[in-house]
Amino acid sequence: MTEAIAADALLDRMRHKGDVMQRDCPSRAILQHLTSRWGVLVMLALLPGPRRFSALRRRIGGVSERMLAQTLQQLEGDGMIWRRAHAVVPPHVDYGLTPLGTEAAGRILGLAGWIEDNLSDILSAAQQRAA
Amino acid sequence: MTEAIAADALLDRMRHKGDVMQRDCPSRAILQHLTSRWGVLVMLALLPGPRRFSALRRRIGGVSERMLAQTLQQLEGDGMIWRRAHAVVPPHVDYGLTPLGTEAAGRILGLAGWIEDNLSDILSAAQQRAA
DNA sequence: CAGAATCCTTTTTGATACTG
DNA sequence: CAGTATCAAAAAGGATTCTG
Repeated sequence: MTEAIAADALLDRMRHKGDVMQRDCPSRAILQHLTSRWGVLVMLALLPGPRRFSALRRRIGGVSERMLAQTLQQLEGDGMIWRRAHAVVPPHVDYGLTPLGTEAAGRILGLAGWIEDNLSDILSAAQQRAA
Repeated sequence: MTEAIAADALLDRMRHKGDVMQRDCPSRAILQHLTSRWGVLVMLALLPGPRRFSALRRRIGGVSERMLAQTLQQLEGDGMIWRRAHAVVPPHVDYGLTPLGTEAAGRILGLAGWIEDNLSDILSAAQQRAA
């Protein structure tokens, strides 16, 4: 485990502060938005670069227009993504990660990527248990 | 950004596979459990070491018994945590991270820790936008 | 095209009470 | 203590329609 040192440091800090564990800590709300069902996928989808609304919708399997719009607004409100609307007809709007959002997306990718990399291990561990 | 290289590698792989983006990919389900409202907090709460049910309940502000039990079962089903029940009265049950769960929790801590570390930046960015 | 608005269905969640 | 059962409330999600 290469990130053991970093984890320990963070862990130590959390042991003393433990903000997220408090029900009304603002960090929990941010975490919540970022880890929401579609929030995670939106962040990942934007990592390669800015995308248009419809491109995001195609890329993220299963999102409805409603949920995508809602999620984008929420993340924009948190300062994780920006939105740029071109005043043309038909409308053209694209979204991208802010510097802050890029950092967050990196961490999300850290988790999502790990899952994908270890999917077979995870699934077999889960299956063993089911037996 | 120190993890730029790792992120690029993962990103590249995702660009070609992009499993999570597919609505029926099993990795999305795992991700979903891990990033669920209480799942994240349970994983973080177990990172320092095994804990009893009631200890977890106290530590995680706002969970109901029901949600905690449900979340624990789900994560246990995914092979992320183990459960050990001592046959005594009154009952004594504790939970801990499996090796797999420990790795996952590390990634989650990566995100949660980043949020806590940058909370003031995040909140001010969000506020600016609201103005 | 990018959404806002509306309506309706499905999940999730929280209290509360009950049990081994 | 560590849950399960039940019920009611709330939130999330989906489908459809409409507009600049």
